[in-house]
Amino acid sequence: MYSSELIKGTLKTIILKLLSDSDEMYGYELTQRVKELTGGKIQLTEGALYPTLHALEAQGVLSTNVVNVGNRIRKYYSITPTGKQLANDKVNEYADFIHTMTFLLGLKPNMG
Amino acid sequence: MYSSELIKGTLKTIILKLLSDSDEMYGYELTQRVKELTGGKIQLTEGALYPTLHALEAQGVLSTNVVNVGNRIRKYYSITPTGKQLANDKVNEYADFIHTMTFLLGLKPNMG
DNA sequence: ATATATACCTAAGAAAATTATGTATATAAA
DNA sequence: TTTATATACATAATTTTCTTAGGTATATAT
Repeated sequence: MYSSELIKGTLKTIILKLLSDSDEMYGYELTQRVKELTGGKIQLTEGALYPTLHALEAQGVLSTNVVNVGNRIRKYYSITPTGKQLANDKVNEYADFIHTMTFLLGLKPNMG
Repeated sequence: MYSSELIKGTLKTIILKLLSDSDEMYGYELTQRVKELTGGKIQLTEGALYPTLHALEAQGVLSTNVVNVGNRIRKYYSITPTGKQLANDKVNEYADFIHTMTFLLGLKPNMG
């Protein structure tokens, strides 16, 4: 796990990117997918995730589809056309930012 | 300029890295150096910078040296041995984080 | 029975930033 | 000469974003 301050500001970008590459995903699924893809290094907390999903929906970049699975509720989120554009912009901006930080911190362009 | 949320959580790392590579720097100098190195893409705001410098000093990772330049005050910061270690840790953690985010967002390992 | 996993949610508080404001000197431009 | 910009420090109110903690409920494994 990274120190919490590092992850700040990346939540929306992560959500939008994953939903951009998938037909639809529900909240809990997003937490599991991120955990899996990052080997547990990034773990989305529910207290941050759900309010952000609600905000993105209110903003019109996500739409929802509530489904009953057995007796449990599951709320699927899918990205809207506006959202897809925003996802692209955010990912591109982040790529640029990474490039800038890599230079500023004197890191090798492709270490890892 | 990047959207403000992106830069969040990187301030301490940037300060520690620059002071790690320099004998001493003062606050205003840090803002100018970062602006210069990033082509204006990252601009440290004084409201964020000064409180953070004070906190890092209180934490023992920075030490200060106040100098009179003409009739103006200038407060030089230099990094302590503890600070040098912290700078290293933070930069390494950020390098790892960049690697993880690059994969998560599906970016090329070295685009730019 | 109990713990863990799934699955949603909100609210109080903390952390970290922005924005605004204040003080003061030096210098360049109008 | 007065006005704007640059230098140089600082704090305070507010906003944003996240953590921590709590709540509800079902399913499954121990």
